[in-house]
Amino acid sequence: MASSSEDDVPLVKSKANGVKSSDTIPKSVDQAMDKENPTNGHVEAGISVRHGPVEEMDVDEDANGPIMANGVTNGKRKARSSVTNGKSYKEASSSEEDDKPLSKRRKMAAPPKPVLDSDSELSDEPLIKAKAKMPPKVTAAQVGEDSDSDQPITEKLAKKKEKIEKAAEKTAKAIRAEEASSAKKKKQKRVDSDDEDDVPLAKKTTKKIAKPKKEESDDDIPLRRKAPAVSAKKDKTKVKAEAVSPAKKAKGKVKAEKTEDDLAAEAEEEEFRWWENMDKNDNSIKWNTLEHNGVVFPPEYVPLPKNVKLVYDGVPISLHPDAEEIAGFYGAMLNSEVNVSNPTFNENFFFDFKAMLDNTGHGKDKDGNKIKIKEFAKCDFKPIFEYYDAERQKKKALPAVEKKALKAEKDAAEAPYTHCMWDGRKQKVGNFRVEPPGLFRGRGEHPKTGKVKQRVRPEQITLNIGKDAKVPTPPEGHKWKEIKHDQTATWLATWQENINGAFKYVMLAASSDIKGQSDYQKFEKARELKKHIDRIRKDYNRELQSKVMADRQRATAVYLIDKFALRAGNEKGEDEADTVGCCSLKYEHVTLRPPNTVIFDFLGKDSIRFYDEVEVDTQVFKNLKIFKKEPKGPGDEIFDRLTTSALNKHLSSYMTGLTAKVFRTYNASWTMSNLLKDMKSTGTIPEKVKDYNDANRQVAILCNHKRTVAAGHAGQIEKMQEKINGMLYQQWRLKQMMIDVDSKIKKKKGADFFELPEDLDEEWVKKHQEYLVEEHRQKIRKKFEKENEKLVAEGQKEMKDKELNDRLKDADELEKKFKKENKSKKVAAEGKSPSIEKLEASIEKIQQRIETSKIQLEDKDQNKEVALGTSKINYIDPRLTVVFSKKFDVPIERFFSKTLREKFDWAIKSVDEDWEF
DNA sequence: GAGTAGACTTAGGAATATAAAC
DNA sequence: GTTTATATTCCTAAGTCTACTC
Repeated sequence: MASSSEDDVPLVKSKANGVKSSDTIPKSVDQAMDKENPTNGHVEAGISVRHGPVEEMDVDEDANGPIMANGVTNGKRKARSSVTNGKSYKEASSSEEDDKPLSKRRKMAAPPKPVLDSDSELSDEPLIKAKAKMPPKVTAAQVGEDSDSDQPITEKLAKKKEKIEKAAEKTAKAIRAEEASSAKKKKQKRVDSDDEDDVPLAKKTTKKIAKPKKEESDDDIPLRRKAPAVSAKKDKTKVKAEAVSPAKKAKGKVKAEKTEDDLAAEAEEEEFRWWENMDKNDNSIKWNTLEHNGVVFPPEYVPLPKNVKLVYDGVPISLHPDAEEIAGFYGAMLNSEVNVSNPTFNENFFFDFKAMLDNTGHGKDKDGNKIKIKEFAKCDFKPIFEYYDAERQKKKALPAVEKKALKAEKDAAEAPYTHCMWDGRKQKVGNFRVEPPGLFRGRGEHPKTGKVKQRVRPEQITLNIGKDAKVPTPPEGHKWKEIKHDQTATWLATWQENINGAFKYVMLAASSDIKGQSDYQKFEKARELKKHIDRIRKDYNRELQSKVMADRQRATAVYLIDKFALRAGNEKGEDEADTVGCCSLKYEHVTLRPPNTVIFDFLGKDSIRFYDEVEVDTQVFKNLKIFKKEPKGPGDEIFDRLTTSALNKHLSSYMTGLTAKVFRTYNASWTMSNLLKDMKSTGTIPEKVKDYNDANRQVAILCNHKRTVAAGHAGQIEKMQEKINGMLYQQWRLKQMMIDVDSKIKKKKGADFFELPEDLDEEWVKKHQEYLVEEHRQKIRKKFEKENEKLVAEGQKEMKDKELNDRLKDADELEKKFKKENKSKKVAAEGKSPSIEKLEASIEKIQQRIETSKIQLEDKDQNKEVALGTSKINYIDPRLTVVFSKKFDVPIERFFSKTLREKFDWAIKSVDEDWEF
């Protein structure tokens, strides 16, 4: 990265080709910042937006691709693997310069700006030296770093890999052999759930680290001590044998008269409880035997009926089926405002559509005359939309029986693909369907949104399957791209999509053992962080004052990640939406308001806005000021001397596997843990659920999990409020009736008790009464009609209108009653032999309903733009929820849906109410 | 050391199923 | 029974991070 020589040619490109900070921070700068008022990049005078160096960048325009709106080129930004179908997309072909080393790419004409005072004693210290001060690393990632060898790392790793693979295969064979010979014995042993039997085969034969059964006690052993990463890596032969022939465990216990489903469910029930014997380190071999049936392809394109056509310039056009299919993609989503009103979406779609038209000879009118489609604006997709919409409606309107039959048919066709056999255990596959072709719906301002996502053919799909398993037959006339037997991978199939070159994978469902294990490890890692967090915080607090710029930036970034749960913020490519995380924050995303308030305003993952005004440590405030210091301006990165790799490398020196992401899990779970711990949830189940959701919401807010407010939300809230008001009125009337029963009650209870509730006034009452009367009338009418229908159906005479009018008198009576009440300010007691006790009981009943409704309303409103699901599914240790459920006696079903209960089966079965995060 | 391919997790919104209200 | 609201599941884009390559 940085070197002292770079300082000689200042303002060389940093990781995002922006302005780069100097290596070190002299005292004078620190002191100056102490005196100065902190700068606000957006508004404060004196900070000009464009400085010399930034202007210099204009030079880059031809050489390094387009200059972004903020004046910064993105020449070096990361892009996903390139795709070789450059035909349709108008990508400015990435510059040849990209291949050149940074130093050669461009030279800044401007002389080095004296950003800092003449360098302090540290100024010339090469970064690499500064880095040497970092704590030693012991992660698996650094396996090849034995400095004592001259052998290239890659070579070493390749050899190691070869060795490991051989050993793994040998072990796998041994296991298979042993499995076969000892299957019977094992079955018997399983029944007795012998501890020893749960020990993975491989572990029995290799040197095993003694491990207590419960993971809680296990926690006390630091991961590193348990099995150093290096040896863990070397020891790939210690196959994950928890997974070895576990299905056998389920057998031998079944009771007689059970249905097949029961048996299957029970077999599933008796799964091996992998979480009781989890090797937290060994991630190398994921399976020994793997059988599956491949993937389900989407149906081939069915051309539109002859009468449904794209209309171009007022003329219905016949298209080649390939072009028509693309027109159909667009036509079918005309109701998707977000997309079809996005110019980029339309532009990209039309570019690809036209390319296909060029290939297929455009269209023909009814007389067979060729029509060239040139302008998007002249295309009318409405007939196509209407056709597809009608199809949708038709499908929706199908009788329930037919719907069911169709579903059953589909389920039957897909049945072979829904599960696989993973080390002999039946496991659910997640996304066994190949993604259908369509238009790419990139989020936010994705430059490729709207492009055509092509149909995936078997020739593009690589399968991963056991060596001994039967390879699924590809669709007729096709073949698979490749068959792999990669035991270190968990995917069953993979292909590369044509838009971004992203790899797509078919993997197991969240409820599978392998995903469960991974989830478990994730939360255990977060719990492990508890033991290191104090030291980490102490260190970064100290390093906030480091003279070495890189270190100070790193410390500041860790502070932000730890405190505000920011994402790491990898570099992004120019072909992606411009979103950021911590390390990629830019000048304009952070505003400083003295004395120590920081305003974050940026688009994060999925282009979701992150806006927060927070108070920070004064040193952090000062640092951010320094990192934003001239000549930096909009477009420049704040942490220009920091990359996520460097950050994670540093973090991993504290704890194996510690990365920025772990902080989010840790902080989310830790927050939830504390909230639940302090909670004295009493009352009804809905109240307890609300308490839980409140805590969940706080975590979701911490993680900035948002959703768009549903259309009609305001109306729904209003409706709920009206309902509550109605109940309040009803309650008030009952109170008035108490006075009617016992006039002394007013004195006894105090006048306040009988006041009209605050939210209601006379005007509202009148309107509500009108509503009630009208409602009553409607009810009478409906009942009358229904009864008449019944009479007709029974062959009897209909009742006459007179009967209806007689019945409607009841509503008139109600109207009169209300009027009288309004006039006399008195409410006569209703019902048979009314008493104070009876009325009080009714009031109390309504009170409870009011409370419940109020809770629901509050819950709904507070949740309107917060998505609770993401944190519940990914960040909050599910065991915390289980503890809450047990401690407060709320069924777990109230928190976890069926799929979540399957996903978190390990959590539900592994803790009691004393468990702590 | 930088760049990136590849594998995996995280994420919001659409589609669908279910429950509640009418 | 039908409509509407809510919950759940599905879908796949968009992140993170490791390991490999140059």
